[in-house]
Amino acid sequence: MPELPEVETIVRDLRPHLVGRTLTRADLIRASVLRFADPATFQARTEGHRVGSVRRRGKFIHLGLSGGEHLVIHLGMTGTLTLQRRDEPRAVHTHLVLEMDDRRQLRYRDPRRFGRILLGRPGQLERSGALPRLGPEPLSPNFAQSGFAEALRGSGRQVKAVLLDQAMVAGCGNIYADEACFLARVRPDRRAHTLSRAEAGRLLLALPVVMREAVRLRGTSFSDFRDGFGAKGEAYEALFVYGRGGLPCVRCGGTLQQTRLGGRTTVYCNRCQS
DNA sequence: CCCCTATCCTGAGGGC
DNA sequence: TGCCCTCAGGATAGGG
Repeated sequence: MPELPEVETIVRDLRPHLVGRTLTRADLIRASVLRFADPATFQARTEGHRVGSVRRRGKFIHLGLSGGEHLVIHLGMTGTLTLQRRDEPRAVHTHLVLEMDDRRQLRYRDPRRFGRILLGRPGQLERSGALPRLGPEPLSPNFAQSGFAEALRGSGRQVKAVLLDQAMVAGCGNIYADEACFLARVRPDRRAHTLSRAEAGRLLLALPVVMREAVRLRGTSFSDFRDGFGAKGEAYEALFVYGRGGLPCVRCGGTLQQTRLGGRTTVYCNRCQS
């Protein structure tokens, strides 16, 4: 499941290969992945346009096109966006192929189709609700001053629910929510308003730490995630808790607890996390 | 406001 | 070898 570090890895991979290139062909194989636009309009507004920027906001990938519109991609659970040669065989569940003027192709594949593609001007996409309101970016240098810790302490919800709320903090998903809670030594089922200033401060610091480390390792690939070139990331082996329910805690050696919180698998150490 | 559940969807893995 | 079941969970919608 691509979260912030995985999407960031893809964006960094693709950026040098895409910026400055012109899209010569847009082949929308499965039109249903496109939201708020029809295929003909999509083709007309992408073909012949130049890619000016490749950026990430939360878990969204923005390709800034000449003319001012953004091609916005959310990878959902199983989405991949990879650069491939034109002659490479096309994998099943490939929904969009963008061919560039160097004859290479950017291919969007998503077996479970939880992902989506949008096209429009950024302001208009936000106003229409096509793009949700997103909270501060954990990788931003201003994150510590974003007010996240105060907003966290003002919520009556469980800490994990707050971390997964994209309007509270952008880009956090199930894996890094658990990792941040472990690093901050906070139980994910704590009510956020019961957190001390110190605990909220530790979570504020933990989010960028776990995410920067995952970016350094090029993302977590326990199942579907692939980088911009189709390769796996190395972060799964470095995770503290996610996927390790029943195994020993790396800090105290106690058995990690696995439960369900808000419908999500949640792993924590009941000795280290209070 | 918040919680819970269902929905979308495919593939992997377990039990028999 | 095949069939059925469960599970994985990002986002969203609807009910309580």
